[in-house]
This record gives sequence, structure tokens and C-alpha cells, in this order.
Amino acid sequence: MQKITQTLKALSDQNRLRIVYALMEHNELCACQFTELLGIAGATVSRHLGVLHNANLVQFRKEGRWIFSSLSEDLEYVKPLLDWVNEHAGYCPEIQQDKKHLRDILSNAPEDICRKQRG
Amino acid sequence: MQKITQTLKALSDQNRLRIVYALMEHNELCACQFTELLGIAGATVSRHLGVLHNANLVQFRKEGRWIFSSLSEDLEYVKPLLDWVNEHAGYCPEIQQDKKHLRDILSNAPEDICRKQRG
DNA sequence: ACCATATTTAGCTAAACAACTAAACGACGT
DNA sequence: ACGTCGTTTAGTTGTTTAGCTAAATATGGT
Repeated sequence: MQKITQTLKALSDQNRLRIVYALMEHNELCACQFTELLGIAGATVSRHLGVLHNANLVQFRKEGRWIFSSLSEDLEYVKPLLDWVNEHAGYCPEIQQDKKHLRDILSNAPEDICRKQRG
Repeated sequence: MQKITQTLKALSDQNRLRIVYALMEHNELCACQFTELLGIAGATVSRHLGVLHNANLVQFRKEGRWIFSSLSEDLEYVKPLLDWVNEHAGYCPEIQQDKKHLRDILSNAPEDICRKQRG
């Protein structure tokens, strides 16, 4: 039962939902891209990704110093939930804006994003 | 977008999930029956029902001093979520036990339950 | 009118959580 | 070896929330 509530709770935060939605549109994204997208501290992004990972929603792939996040491979359990989110979130203005924003973000090299974030 | 997270958050609490599940099994239940089922203070039950009501998951029907709760009439929005909950929660030991417990609770008149709760 | 009864509201406490900054970690490049 | 860079961990702070008790509200019976 706790698994169920944990999954639902992982999805019941706006920033985490935006992360999940971004991952439904683009296979893999790295932390700095989420940081840019959400406009919050990198450490906070990291925590959100951890929550999603603990709920088996997100998996990681390391490549050098980069850590790419993607939706979990084994999704049959949560598939209906993600379908529901996908169906309804698509209409939200926040998500619409994220779509545009993501295009901009992806048009830059991640290195440049990180550099910019360091200021 | 807040509507989505609000709905998910309403469902991401074990006690509220038990309430929802109980309502999937029995059309209508009153507050004192939930109090008995969950073993928490009546005031807390009331707050949980309020959260579910605000998320449009639960509706109320007043009949004298009794207030009966049931799943919302207009559920198309959350139907897939409830199906998912129903599918997975059914196997949880807590829910299995609630099913038995509910049969006991329903075999008594609500008045007696309230009397017992006042001590 | 008054009391009893079922539920809600108010007010509190403790725990959970989202956000931040700063320090630590781990992997590359030189 | 050393510094740099992307990310995570630690530690702090303000807010939310689940739980409680006690008081308030609303309805019915006498």
C-alpha cells in the first residue's frame, strides 16, 4: 500500500510533474537542463529526481560526469498513471510553456547551460 | 496543473486511500464509520473527507444529522486513477483487512458506533 | 426552549517537505 | 597531482500537513 501512495506522492508535486512531462517528450535530460527548465536550485532538482527514482519512475545513466535521467524502463506498473498525467497535463499552460522552453534549452549545449548557471 | 497535483495529492495518503477504497465497495458511508475503520479521531476523518471533497473525489449527502459520503457523481476526470488504485490496492493487506472490518462495522447501526466512540 | 447527537472548525504539536547555500564527491583534462 | 566541472549530500529555514483535544455548529427529539 505504501508503494501506491509513494508513487502518487512522487507525482503530486508540480515541479516533479514538469520533470516527468519533459521526460515524456525527450528521452533523456541531464540535471542542469531541468535546473534551467524549472528555475530552481540544482540541489533541489537533484532531490526531486531522487524522489522520482525512489518511486521507480525515473532511472539514471552515467556518462562521464554527466548523469542522464529518463523514464524508467519498467513502467507497466505506472503506465496508466503516466497516461493520465500525459492526457491532462498537456493542456496546462505551464506545460505548454515548458515545451517551448525545452526547445530553447535543447538548442544549446549542456556545457553552456552549466556554465551559465555557475554565472 | 494545480488541479492535477491536487487530485494526486488527495490520493497519496494511506488513510484517504482507505476511505476511497471503502467507498468503492460501499456506496455511502458516514463519518463515524470511517472513524471506526481507520481508528483515528473523528475530526481528522473530517479533514480527510474535506481534502477528498476539494479534489472533487467525494461528495456529501445530508440526511438529518447524518452526513453520508460517496464517490463523486462526476468522475470521468479521475476514473482512470481510481481504476489504477482499485487494481493495485485490492492486493494490499491493509485493504483486505479493511474489507473484513467494514463488514463488521456495517453489521452495527451507525448510532451504536457513535455511542461507542463517545465512550 | 433545551438537551443529546453527529460532524466541523479552531488551535495546537510534531513530523514531512520544498527550497536555499555551502561543502563534498566523482570524473575528466592538462 | 591538480583544478575544473556536473551532480549530490549536509545542514538550515519556512511552509504544509496529519494527528490530537476542545469548542462550535447544526439537526432531532422531548
